[in-house]
Amino acid sequence: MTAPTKSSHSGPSDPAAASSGVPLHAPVIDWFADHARDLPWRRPEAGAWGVMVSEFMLQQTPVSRVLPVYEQWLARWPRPADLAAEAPGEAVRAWGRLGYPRRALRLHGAAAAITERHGGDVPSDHAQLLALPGIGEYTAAAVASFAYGQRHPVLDTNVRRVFARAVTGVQYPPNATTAAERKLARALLPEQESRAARWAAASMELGALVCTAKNESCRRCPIAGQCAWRLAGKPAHEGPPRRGQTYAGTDRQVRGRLLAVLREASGAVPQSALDQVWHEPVQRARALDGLVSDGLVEPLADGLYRLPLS
DNA sequence: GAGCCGTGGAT
DNA sequence: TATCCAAGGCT
Repeated sequence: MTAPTKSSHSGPSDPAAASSGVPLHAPVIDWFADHARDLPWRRPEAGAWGVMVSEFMLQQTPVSRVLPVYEQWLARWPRPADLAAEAPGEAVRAWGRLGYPRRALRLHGAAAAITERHGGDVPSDHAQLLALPGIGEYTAAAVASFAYGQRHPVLDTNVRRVFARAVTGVQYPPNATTAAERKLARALLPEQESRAARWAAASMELGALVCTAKNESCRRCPIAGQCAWRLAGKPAHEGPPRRGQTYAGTDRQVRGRLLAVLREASGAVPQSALDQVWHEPVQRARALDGLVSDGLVEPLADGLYRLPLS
């Protein structure tokens, strides 16, 4: 620590300074300097495209499962235009078992839009990022921050949990992001751009490695001493139960099985092959229809199906 | 805004 | 074994 700056930007009405006069970002950024994981999309050579690909893949999917697919993806499609030149079905196939395969379709669509509208370069403008398919509030801020060093509130599930505990004093954040959370995130953002970008990555990493959903490790937390939830005795979550998603027997499971068959086939697949994956014909047909309407499957003549060529 | 959309590891 | 949950987005 060489900067004894007094953070004169924290006024009395600043929620960031409401519970404690000490800003959170300094200890968290220092902690990050020592404990950040060496992830491929954090290396300089990843570039904005690497960052963007990783963000798509990491939407609801753990780092450990993303790593191998990310490497293959970047080796095969090192630039957006390389992916855009392929059939969307190839993106779906290369997505493998990461889950939520519509993300592969959207990433392909985003690569096409980047190639057409932005000369093949991932845009650095937040609004232009937000306009791309598959990029919402979180991902736009993440790409702008991680790839271009810009100052944006980056509110993912990790950061929301860290804020809920450290500042608000509750175990878990609400199910959906609220205006209050956005306001808080903006208030906590360091003024300096490079510092804000560092804070975004650091607060996210803290939630991923230390302030985890279960079995949090306050012993290793750089802000444990100022954590409102911990200081309150770590009260258990109140309110509606956090939505638990069932899976067995759902359309999602059927869709997954159907798409797995198509992914592993080299070309078109007959209806009869798809009929093997699920016994109940109504649900099976509904799932297949859903895949087709989502653009993940292309129906051909004679009851054949394949991954989309266009 | 609630519901939907995959998959597999950890507990 | 059943449940939880992992860097969300879209309708």
